[in-house]
Amino acid sequence: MTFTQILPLTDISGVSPADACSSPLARTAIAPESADALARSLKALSDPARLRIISIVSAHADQEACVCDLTDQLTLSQPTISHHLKVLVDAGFLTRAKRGTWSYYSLVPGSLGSVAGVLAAV
Amino acid sequence: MTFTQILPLTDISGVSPADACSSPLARTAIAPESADALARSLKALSDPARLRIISIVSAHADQEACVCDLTDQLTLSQPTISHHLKVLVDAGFLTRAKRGTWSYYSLVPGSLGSVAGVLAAV
DNA sequence: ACAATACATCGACCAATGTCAATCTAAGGA
DNA sequence: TCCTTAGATTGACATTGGTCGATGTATTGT
Repeated sequence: MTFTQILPLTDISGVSPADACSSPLARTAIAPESADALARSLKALSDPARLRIISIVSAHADQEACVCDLTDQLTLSQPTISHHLKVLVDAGFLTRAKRGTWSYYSLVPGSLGSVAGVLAAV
Repeated sequence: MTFTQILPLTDISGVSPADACSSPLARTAIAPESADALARSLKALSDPARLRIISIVSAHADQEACVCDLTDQLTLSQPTISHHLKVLVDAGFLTRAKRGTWSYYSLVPGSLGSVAGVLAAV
């Protein structure tokens, strides 16, 4: 078997060989597209006002809050709060339900936990 | 007992009364300072390049990677990668160790999981 | 001592983001 | 019908953030 080659210990199938300074791999890294998607989700969450909005919503027994709950507790203008709500809806963390004059925002079940899970696995 | 008052069901001790449109609370929301701190951590993570850096580092068997591992895999200039590394070190997700000519970056154990845990509890 | 290499820092630039005042829209109440 | 209220949208503005070229700083090899 003169063609048999002993691979360096740092080689893992499908992973390109590393530089001299590099150490062995235990697994492959996250795919660029996955990193993009996760970054988009995290970006939607990485604002103090938006985190407080999510927290206020999920603090309600029915996981639903109206905008007045938010304007009461956040020291931000109404348009700014409305902007943050839009960001969270677009990112898939909240849903909007209009009933009469009021808008109610609900937490999308599992959306936060999903991001937390993916993050912990990065 | 003419002084006894029946509190509305929406009242929870220490929580200010809600508007007419509001629903009952199950707990209190996150404190503003905690939201600030969590937002800072998440902001450090909410970039595709930085997520990939963390992933590449933790993909190594010893949870350590040199900068050349990163410049190989990320299509970004060396100063840009250096910038992202600084952000992650400042945020407490990575530590730097210089050995000879090379800089090695390691994952701070538990830092990612901690953020994920706090996030899931928001 | 000198050249080369690895990486950090600096300065500049453009894009993205958070904020608010002003305005618009729709739903209720008089 | 008209006024009021709740909340979304628009436009402008200042700030932050990602990127790179140029430069600085150690460290290694000759």
